[in-house]
Amino acid sequence: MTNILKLTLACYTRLVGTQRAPGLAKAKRTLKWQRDPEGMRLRILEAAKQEFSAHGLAGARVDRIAAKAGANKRMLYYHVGNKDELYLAVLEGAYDKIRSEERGLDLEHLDPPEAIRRLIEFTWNYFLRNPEFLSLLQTENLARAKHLKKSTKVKSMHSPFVEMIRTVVRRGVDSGDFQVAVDPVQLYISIAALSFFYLSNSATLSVIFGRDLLDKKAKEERLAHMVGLVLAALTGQSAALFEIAKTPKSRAAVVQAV
Amino acid sequence: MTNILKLTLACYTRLVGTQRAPGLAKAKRTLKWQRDPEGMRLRILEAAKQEFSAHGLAGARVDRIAAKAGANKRMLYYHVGNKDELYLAVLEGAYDKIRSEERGLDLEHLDPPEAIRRLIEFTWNYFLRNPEFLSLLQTENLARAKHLKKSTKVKSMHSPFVEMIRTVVRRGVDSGDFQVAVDPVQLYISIAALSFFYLSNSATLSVIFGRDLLDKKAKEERLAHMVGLVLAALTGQSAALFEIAKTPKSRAAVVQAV
DNA sequence: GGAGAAATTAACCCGTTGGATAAATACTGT
DNA sequence: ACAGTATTTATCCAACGGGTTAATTTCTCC
Repeated sequence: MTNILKLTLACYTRLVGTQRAPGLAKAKRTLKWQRDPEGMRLRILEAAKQEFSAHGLAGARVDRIAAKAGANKRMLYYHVGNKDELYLAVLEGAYDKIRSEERGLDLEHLDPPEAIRRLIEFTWNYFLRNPEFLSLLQTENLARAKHLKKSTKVKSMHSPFVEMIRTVVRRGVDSGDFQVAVDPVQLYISIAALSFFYLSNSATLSVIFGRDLLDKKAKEERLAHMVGLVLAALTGQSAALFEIAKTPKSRAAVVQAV
Repeated sequence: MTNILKLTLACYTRLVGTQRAPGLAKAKRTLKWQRDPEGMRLRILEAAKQEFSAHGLAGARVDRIAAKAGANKRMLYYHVGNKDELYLAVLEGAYDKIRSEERGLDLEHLDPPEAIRRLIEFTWNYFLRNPEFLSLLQTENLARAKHLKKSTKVKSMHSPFVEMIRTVVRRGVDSGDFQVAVDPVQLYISIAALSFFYLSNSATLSVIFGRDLLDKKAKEERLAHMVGLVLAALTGQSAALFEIAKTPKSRAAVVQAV
């Protein structure tokens, strides 16, 4: 079929040095390939991430991963393992990455409402920048977390956000900024939910609503809405808080005449 | 492999009348099978719904669908079509069902806060009662709504909720119950998001948090949290509204000391 | 009661796919 | 320079899986 053709075209072409040690008088013969175990492993995992997020676990094709990685299929098994192990490695990498970025977020020195805003913005932007993460989570949940349960590594990678939220909420209640001491786990899930669902389901929602939920304006409106909703709930200053949406444009969209 | 065995075991056994027209003097020979085109079609679609929601599009197996339906594989193609057409039929059926139930929800005669609460409770309970719907949406979104885009049927099935919300919000602002005239599409998406994400991602979240998010208590807390969050945002009565959570138990959980 | 259509069964086809085996090539230390 | 090991390529294959073909059985209408 045309499959072989596609694979060849999509194939990452590894450039191999044509001459080795060009300084030598006797020109060495052309190398057919080079060793690069670390690079190979990284390229395999990156290709696998793309493949699994684009097609899910069952839909992913081992041959395509190999082709995208510019490798021979045998290399996947040599460097990582079989399809399932490859998938789990990708999943663990994805969690590792987000946890690491989460830890970089410093909310301590911000006043509570601003801290919550930052939290929402980070979540939103991270999901926007890493759509494969959303897909991988969806895939894993369709599998009822069968693979994740086997990963002691992921189980030990706790998100720092729950504790961050707990602290911020406590501070907010103390300072009088917040009216209610919400459960940090619930709030964490809700903040994730507002962004996650919008983005992960944007394809079907766009069809249903007959408009593109991912264009610039729509995304601005969404972010403003989410920030307004959560902060209004916490502070009780609904009208005022929906107003502080960053841009006049998005503010107008959120606080529109109904 | 053991596959054949599994299929046989899982197979829906269609009971066939052993005797036809038992009143006749001459006992007719035993029927090997009976005709039942409508029933067959329904059983096929039901089996397909289970299979697609359990395994996704690529992971679904045509043979398993046939076995579950108590049918021959050939029947799928005879009554519905190939795998893709089968999948689309299931998807359309799922949308048809939720739209129909949505239309049954009457919010006109309720005061605005109560109407919003009902809306959230309906969404939450519908997702709880129809987990396959969540899975199907996830699957379709992983496919970037490729199939849904081809369905004129679904495109024309608008949810009545957006207009319901628009009316309710308008009434709420007029009556002074609500402080802010939120975009009904955004609110619709947010309400769906809060339930959808929690349930569709409960598997991975349960692993991450190390506890079962689907047990009775957790579900009560979640519902109370969602209602509190949305109503607090709309009314600005944060503390008061988080308090009106139905049960004392769940209320205590939501408005807990941090 | 029987002919023709509708519904169902049974068996087969063939490209795909995950995985395995074996051979070749590139490095590394001595 | 060369032996030994690590890395990569080149083939192969048995099972699977969607889809098809052809034969069988039931039902309906005259």
